[in-house]
Amino acid sequence: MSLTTIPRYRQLKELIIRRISTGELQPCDRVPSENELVHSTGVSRMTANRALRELTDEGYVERVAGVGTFVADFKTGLHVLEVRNIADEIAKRGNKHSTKLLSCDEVEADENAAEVLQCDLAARLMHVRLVHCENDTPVQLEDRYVVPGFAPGFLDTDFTDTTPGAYLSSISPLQEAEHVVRATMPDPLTQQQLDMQEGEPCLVVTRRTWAHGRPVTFARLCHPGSRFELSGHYAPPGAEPLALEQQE
Amino acid sequence: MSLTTIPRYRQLKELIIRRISTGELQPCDRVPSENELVHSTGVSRMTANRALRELTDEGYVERVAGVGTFVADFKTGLHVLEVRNIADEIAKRGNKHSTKLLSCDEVEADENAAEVLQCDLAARLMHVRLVHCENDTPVQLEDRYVVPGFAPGFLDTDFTDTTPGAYLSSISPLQEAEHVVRATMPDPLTQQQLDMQEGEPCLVVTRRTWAHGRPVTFARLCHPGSRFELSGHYAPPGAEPLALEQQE
DNA sequence: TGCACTAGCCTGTATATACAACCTAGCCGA
DNA sequence: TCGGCTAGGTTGTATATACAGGCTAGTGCA
Repeated sequence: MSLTTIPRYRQLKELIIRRISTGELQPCDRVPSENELVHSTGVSRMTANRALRELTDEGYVERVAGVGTFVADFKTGLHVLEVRNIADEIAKRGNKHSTKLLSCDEVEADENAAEVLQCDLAARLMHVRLVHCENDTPVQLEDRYVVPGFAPGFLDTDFTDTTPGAYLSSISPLQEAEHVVRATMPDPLTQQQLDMQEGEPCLVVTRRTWAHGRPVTFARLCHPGSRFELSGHYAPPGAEPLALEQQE
Repeated sequence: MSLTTIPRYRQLKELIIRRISTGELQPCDRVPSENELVHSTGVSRMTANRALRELTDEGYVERVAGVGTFVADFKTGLHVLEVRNIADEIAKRGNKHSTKLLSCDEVEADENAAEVLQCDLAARLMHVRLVHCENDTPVQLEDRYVVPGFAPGFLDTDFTDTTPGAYLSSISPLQEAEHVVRATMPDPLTQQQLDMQEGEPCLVVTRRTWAHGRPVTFARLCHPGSRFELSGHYAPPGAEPLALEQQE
C-alpha cells in the first residue's frame, strides 16, 4: 500500500459519491448493498462495510438494518447556524408561514451577480424577490438569483406554498454553501417592506450555494433586527450518543 | 448484540473520551496503542482500531503511523461559523491585534447570568470587559462571565497578550458551544467604546460554552456593523479529500 | 380470504490473521 | 565518533469468517 495507491474503501466511497454528485443516484434511491459491492467490485464485505459506514457518518447515505442503504435526503438542513428553510423554522415554532411575492422575472447579470455566480456579464439570470411572514408579520426579505440551467422551471413555481430554497433543494442536493452575516441599516424600501420601525437595524445573511461543483444560487436574506435571531449549537460528534447511553 | 448491550468499540471510545474529559489525559498525551488496548481490555485489534479511528474522525485524538496515538489539541477552533479567537483572525489578515481592558473583577450573579451558567443567584462569578482592536480600531466589545471553579487564575491573567477565550481553551478543551447572532442598536456607552458612528448598528454574538458537561463561560461579543462580518463555508465532509485526490 | 410463519436478504458487530509502510532506538561496524 | 542498518513497535489496510438481529416477501395453513 504505497503512498500513490488509494485504499480500496476510499475508491469505493468516491465511486458512490460520484454517482450521487452526478445525479445518477437521487435522494432516497437505493445504494448497492454490501454483498452486491462484494460481487461487483471484488472487495471483501468488511471493506464494503467500511466504505458505506463512513458515507453514513459523512451524511451521504442512510442505512437501515434489514432493509438497505439509501442516498440521504440533503434537504434536512446542512449544519450549525445554517439558514434552514424558513418555512420549516416557522412551522416548528407552531406559527403560520406565508409569503408575499414582490417580483419574479429574468434579468441580466450585473457585475456583482456575475462574479459571485461565476457567469458572464449580462448573462440571463432568474431573479425573485419575496417577503416571508410569520403570523402575517414580515420576518425575511429574500432577494435571490438563480442560474437558469440549474432549475429551468424556477420562474413558473408557485412560491406561496414552496419557498425558493426548498424548491432548489428538491431539484438536486445542494452540496456546498457559503454565508456571510452582517448588521446594517435598511434602505427605505426594505424598511417599508419588512414593516420595520425607524432606526431599527437589519440582520443580513448573504448566501451562495453550490451544486455539481458550481455556484447555482445567490441569496440576500434581510431580517428585522428586533424580530429575528440566528442561533446554533455545536457539540462534538460522538458526544450525543454518549449522552444517550447514559440515559439507558 | 441486543439493543441494551453497547458495542465494545463504543465502550472503548467512551472510556477514552472520559479520560480526556476528566483531564486524566491531557492534550498531546499518549493514548494506549491498539495492541495495549487489546491486552488491557481483551478486544481484538480491529475493534481497538475502529475505536481509535473514529475518535480521530471526531477530533479527539491524532494518530501518526509508526509513532502512536495522541490526545488532540482542541485549541484549533471548533467549526463552521464558530467565533474563533479574534486575535488569530486579525493576525491571519496580517493586521495588529490589541486590547483595551475596561474592567476585571468578581461580581455576584444576576438573574440572567445565574440562569445561563446554571449557578445560584448571587454566586460569585468572574467578570471581564475589554475591547479588541484591529490596527487600533475597535472591532469587538467582549463582556464575559466565567464560573470561578473552572479557571481559578482567570482574574490574574494579563489579557493584553492572551484573549480570555484563548486562556479558557488552554485550561481545558471546550466541548460544547451555543451561540446566538442578533442585530441591535448599541447603547450610548457601547457606541462610544467601539468608536461607532451615530445610527450604526451592532452585530451581537452571545455565546455560551461548556466543559466537563457544564456551562463554564458566557460572553456577549458586540461588533460595529460597518467593520465586522461573520462568514462561514460549509462543504460536506469527504468532499475535500475527493478534490485532493483528483489533483494527483 | 386472511393470518402466521419462515426463508432470505440486509446491516451491525466481533475476531483472527496478514501484510505494508512508517518511525525510533539501539546496535554494530568503519 | 559517526554513520548506516536493523529489530521491534505502531498505524493503515484488506480479507475471511462468524453470529446476532432487523425487515420483507412469499409460502402455506386454517
